[in-house]
Amino acid sequence: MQPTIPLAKFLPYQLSITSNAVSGRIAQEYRARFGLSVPEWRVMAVLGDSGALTQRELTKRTLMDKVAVNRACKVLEERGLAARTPNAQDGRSHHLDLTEAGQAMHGQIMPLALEMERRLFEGFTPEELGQFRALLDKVRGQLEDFDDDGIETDNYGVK
Amino acid sequence: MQPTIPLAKFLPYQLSITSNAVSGRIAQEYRARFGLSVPEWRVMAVLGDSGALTQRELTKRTLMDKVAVNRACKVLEERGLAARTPNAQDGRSHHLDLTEAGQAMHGQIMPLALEMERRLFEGFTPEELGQFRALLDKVRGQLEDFDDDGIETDNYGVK
DNA sequence: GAAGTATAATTGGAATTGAAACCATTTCTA
DNA sequence: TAGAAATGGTTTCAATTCCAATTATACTTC
Repeated sequence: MQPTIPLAKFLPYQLSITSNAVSGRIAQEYRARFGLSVPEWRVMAVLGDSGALTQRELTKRTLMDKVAVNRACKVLEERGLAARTPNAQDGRSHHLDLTEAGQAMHGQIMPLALEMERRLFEGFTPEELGQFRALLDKVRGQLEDFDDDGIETDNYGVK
Repeated sequence: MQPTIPLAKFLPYQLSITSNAVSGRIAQEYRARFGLSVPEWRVMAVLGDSGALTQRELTKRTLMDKVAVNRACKVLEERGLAARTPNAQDGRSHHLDLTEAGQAMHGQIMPLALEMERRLFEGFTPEELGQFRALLDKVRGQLEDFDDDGIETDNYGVK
């Protein structure tokens, strides 16, 4: 019988529940205050930061699914927070940018984001913060070269 | 105009994309090898670790929704990996436990889990690992007393 | 011990998500 | 430069997830 590790000690599990708890808490805040979903919020954050972008660029920068980006953009446009203008270089896409109202909301949103980040990590020393960032980066780095030189096991007849 | 932080620097965002990447990779592995979803895997891990439990106890230990637990249990039972026996103390619930087959699979699954954990963190020193655990715990700790003594902002007419 | 309240499990339906198909335009290549 | 392949965006459909209502049993209290 192998050493059977309790779920609570399994690091990917801890990572998952922590992330879910944080995301949930933040999502709740954005929804309550601005009626924005997380994808919508992310798009606004990026647009406010970089100016007009195509959806393609938005998917790249937010690491979200292109469908999610598309839907978020549609909602933002309907709410008058973002607007599309034709892309002269490529007729398939548009440039998306925040409207006046969108910029105004962005001006409210970012301080809230920073404030939440601050409160979330207020017990942390600057060193710990740096470590945390670095460790997250490192995990993502490991994932790159994680691929299927894998462990072979009986697959229990699953196709 | 406030200092508008790029999304990529926002720590909750980094946490989220890292966790999603890790979870996705692991989920893929369990599905491919055992045909198990993450909830199903978690239930098996806990049952294999602690022996028979009610769904109530499972929800507590996995931090999952009770519906998710219920459905995971149903699937495991249908596949003959877990079985329910009546709970003498409480007629509303059952005790769930792994069957022989379930234990056999558990014996395959846990080494895979540990191997993935190992590979995911193989670049890490023991100190870094300890830090990472501690930091995740600390974040969850902060979340407890995060509540609504909050920042007041215009809510843009959202109810 | 009957009535009301609480709790474990389950079910049904609504919202969210993601994969694949699809359309329009652009880029490549012969 | 015509035809083929690729790409940005959108839509559709199926799976998953999440919430609210339901059922059955247990607990409380009068």
